Amino acid sequence: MLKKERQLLIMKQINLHNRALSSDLGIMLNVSEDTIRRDLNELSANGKLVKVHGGAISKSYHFQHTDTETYAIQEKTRIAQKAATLIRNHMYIIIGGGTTVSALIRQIPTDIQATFFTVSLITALQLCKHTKANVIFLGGTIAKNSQISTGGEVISKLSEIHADLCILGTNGIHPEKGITDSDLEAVQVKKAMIKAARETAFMTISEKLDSVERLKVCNIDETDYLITELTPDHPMLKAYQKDSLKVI
Amino acid sequence: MLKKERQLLIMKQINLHNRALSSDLGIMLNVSEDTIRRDLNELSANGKLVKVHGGAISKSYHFQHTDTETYAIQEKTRIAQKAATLIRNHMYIIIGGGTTVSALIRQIPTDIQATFFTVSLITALQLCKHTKANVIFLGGTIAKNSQISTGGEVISKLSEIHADLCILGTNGIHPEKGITDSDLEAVQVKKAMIKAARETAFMTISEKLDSVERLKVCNIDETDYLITELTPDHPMLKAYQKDSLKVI
DNA sequence: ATAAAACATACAGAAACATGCAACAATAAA
DNA sequence: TTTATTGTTGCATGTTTCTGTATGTTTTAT
Repeated sequence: MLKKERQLLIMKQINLHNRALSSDLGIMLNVSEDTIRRDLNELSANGKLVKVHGGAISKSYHFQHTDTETYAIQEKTRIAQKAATLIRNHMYIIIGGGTTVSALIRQIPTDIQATFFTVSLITALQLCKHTKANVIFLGGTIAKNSQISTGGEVISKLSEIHADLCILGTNGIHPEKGITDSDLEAVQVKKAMIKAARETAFMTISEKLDSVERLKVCNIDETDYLITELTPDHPMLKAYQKDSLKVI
Repeated sequence: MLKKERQLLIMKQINLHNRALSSDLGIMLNVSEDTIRRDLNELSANGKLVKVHGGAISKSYHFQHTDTETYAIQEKTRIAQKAATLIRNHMYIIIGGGTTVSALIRQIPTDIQATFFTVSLITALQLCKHTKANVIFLGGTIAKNSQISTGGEVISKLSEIHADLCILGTNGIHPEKGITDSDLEAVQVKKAMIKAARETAFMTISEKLDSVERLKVCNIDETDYLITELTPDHPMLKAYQKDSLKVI
């Protein structure tokens, strides 16, 4: 049996069943498991499959999120770096959706041992890379535009959760008008998310500061952290500097 | 024996069997392995075959399985076209995940007015394109590899649903051993999905017919439709032709 | 917390490899 | 015909690749 031939058979197995165990492949191809492991490493290095503990899975099963076209990606990455410091092992975290949250997840170490609750399909998919994390999706009716789950089901499930931290992106934020949004369903879910966590962190690019949308999510004094790409002492953030709010 | 003649015989072997060992060729053509090696290098340089350690393989064989993204895409599209005819407006449909289901969703008209229940993040995302559809995601703990939600929560939610149709892809299917899979959590969810629907349709590429995985999902007679890329009267499908099962 | 499985690494023998060289044959030029 | 040239082949050589095993570590599951 040629090595290449063996690797083609492994690929066929992966493509057919989406997954394969090293032990099974070893028996099937009549070689040692170490040889299979070497093959899998090689195929993985060539991007033909994704290696996992015990075997390999199909690459098409793996979702990769491209960040190239994200608006203000540099600012959002800066925000994400700061926000990531709030997340520590063994925490229970409620996390939202959107491009800023997406940037945040990329900054979270992939070996984090935390429990994440989310209603965002994209967020959940991204968190699949974090092998040691516990990812819980709160089901419900999927809102097509925002790709998040909504409805009474979600709200009631959230009411049963007592998380350490809730991290959300924002659409509008204003010193007096508070956090605002334009999507009714999203607002209802966000309210429930905030209520379900001990502390809440909002991330926003400075461009959104002092802007107001139609629907209110919560007041500024109901939030605990505000994270922007600016340094905390920046003049634009002065109006948000209150005792109850930590500007990062 | 002329060199040219020998190389033609080598090519014949490669085209016939997709592979050949240097040692075999040496014995067969009664020349030293070094000569064979020189021939293979020459043929490889001319792009007639792909030289590998120990021999050579056919060029077509070489590229056939490297394209992981689109494995058997034609077959799967054909299956999807047939499966899509089962889906009609106002139906309640439980739908799984995987590449075949993904192909199916692409064949479903985007203005379908049906209600879809799913546990697959990718499936839910894809269904967001169907503006008039009602997409319900059944939440739970997300299994990292398969990117579906699992756990008691999902099972219990499914038990409350009475859908018209359940559509799933398969990993293993066998006339006696039934539908089988390799992932325990996925199996539990699939069982519940089948139970929650009046009828069940399984999609599979013919390559998977008669294959068996470790864990059983259900018997063949518990399913209502079997959809492959073959015509229903194909010999490979004979063993699956039972009164209770419509082969499409 | 513990045991089992999977893992990475290093090593060794075997097989396959490239290279240079000599022998030989076929061909071309003298 | 003889000689020179070229091409092919087998063999000796040292090198590389492949694979199984042994070792200790990491990861997973219980």
